[in-house]
Amino acid sequence: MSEVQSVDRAAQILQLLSAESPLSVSEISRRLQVHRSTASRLMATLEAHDLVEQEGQRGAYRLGFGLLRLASAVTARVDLSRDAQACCDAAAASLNETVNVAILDAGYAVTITQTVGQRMIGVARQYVGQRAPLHATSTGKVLLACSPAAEQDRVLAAPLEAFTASTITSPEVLTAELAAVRERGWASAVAEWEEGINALAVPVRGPQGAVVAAFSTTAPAFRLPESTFAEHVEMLREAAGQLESRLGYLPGVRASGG
Amino acid sequence: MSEVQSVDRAAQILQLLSAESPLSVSEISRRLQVHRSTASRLMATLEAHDLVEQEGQRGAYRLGFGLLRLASAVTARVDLSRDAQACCDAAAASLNETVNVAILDAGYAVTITQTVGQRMIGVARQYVGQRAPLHATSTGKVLLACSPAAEQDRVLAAPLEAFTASTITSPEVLTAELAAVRERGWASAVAEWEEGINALAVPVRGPQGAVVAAFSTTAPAFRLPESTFAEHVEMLREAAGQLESRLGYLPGVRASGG
DNA sequence: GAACGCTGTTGCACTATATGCAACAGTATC
DNA sequence: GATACTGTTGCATATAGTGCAACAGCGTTC
Repeated sequence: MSEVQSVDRAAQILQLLSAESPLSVSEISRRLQVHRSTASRLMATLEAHDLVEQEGQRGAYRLGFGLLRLASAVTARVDLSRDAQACCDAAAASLNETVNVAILDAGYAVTITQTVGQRMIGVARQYVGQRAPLHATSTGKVLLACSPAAEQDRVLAAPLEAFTASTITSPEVLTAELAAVRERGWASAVAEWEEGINALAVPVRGPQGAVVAAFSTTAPAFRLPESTFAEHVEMLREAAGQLESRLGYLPGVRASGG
Repeated sequence: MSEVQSVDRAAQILQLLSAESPLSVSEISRRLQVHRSTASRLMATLEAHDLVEQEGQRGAYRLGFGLLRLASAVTARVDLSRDAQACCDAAAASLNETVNVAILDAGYAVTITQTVGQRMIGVARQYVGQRAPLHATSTGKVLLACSPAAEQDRVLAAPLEAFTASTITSPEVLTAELAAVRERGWASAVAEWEEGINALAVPVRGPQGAVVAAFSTTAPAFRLPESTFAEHVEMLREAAGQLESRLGYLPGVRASGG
């Protein structure tokens, strides 16, 4: 149980509305299992802070623009998000699939920018802000492979959760996989985090040459079979190179892996 | 006073952290005027929902990536935000000033995308998610001038708040100003919302030719004097045209004003 | 190394707030 | 007109939220 129940409920309301919008006060009271008057007061407080807003006169509620203000403060903190978005847009146009940039944060791969491929508009999963497991995603494998040995040991020592039948759950297998990632300079996830979804990722280096992000593409397995990995990797490398040049990275200086 | 005090406090914490980051539990307790244990519990609940996160072991707190997830749901709802960001980036590069795209929402001009000009990085005011008054901003004047007469009458009937000595507060003067905006196809705000800050805006039309957004540039008055308005308007029209073509608007079809 | 100041956390008791209830007005459907 | 559902609000009550005290930890100063 959370520390402050009413704040917990308010946060749950925001999560409900991000998944499904709009929702009525009554529907929210049913899902939170509280009285309609409780839901109404929670919504009124969130609305006062612009975190939700009411469509029209009678219900229903949706998320408010105040969240954009708060989120802007988050992306402002991540230096590369501004450049990354532009490069995602360009890469999504050339790859014609969903493209993401993720950073390593508190033991997870966190997507900070995403451009949905034309074929996936309206149906693509939202990854921005999502904490993805390092062992089961292409971006996670890239970020982990290029991390200090201590970080890698920490992940390998923890239980490796299975998300699908294909998820790597053996520390030995993961160790070999990370070595292969370093060797060839890219990572793949073949239905390892989500059934039927494949992904490829390459590293993005910062001004000093350290890996600061991973650049990836995601698609249904039938559109991203292993036979096409090489060509997609080349496109990803080109896109990542665009971002790296914006970040001030000079290729050939202390390059490792690919 | 808000309806649910502890939710109100939690929302205030998020606002404090968006303005200044990171902040310690003790500092937050001082600013909210609550006990340190209260602040600690509020932070713990926000942290459980990824709305804040702790840097390192000992304080301090900053906003969390969970806000990006929520904000993504907001921008996903605003159809034109994806295209608008790319056009803002391009326009900011050519204008070399801050550029914004705003939509009309609940009687306000709400900025949905912003690219900060190179000269303003680090110091520019954050407009994204901000509700700007229609009578005192360039985007607001564009959006209001191109609104149905009923919406214009509603704004003109309400008290026109003065934000600076230059703000238009007379309904007659504002009516004439809106007619001029429609006539020439652009609006200006000369230190009307913020002292020393000038702004210019042009309309952005959707597929059916209706005005769906305003495209603006903002700069200190000395860099955007009235003598340079004409050239800046041309650049804005070009940028807005880029966005309009992405949105499917064909110039010459039912064009009104400029 | 000791003293001091500040930090964040947590168990506990108390009280102030959050809650549910009841009632109301409004809307949509049959 | 009857019915069902909606969102809001005054009020009383129960519970959660709060402050207090104590603790452990960290950084600074002497």
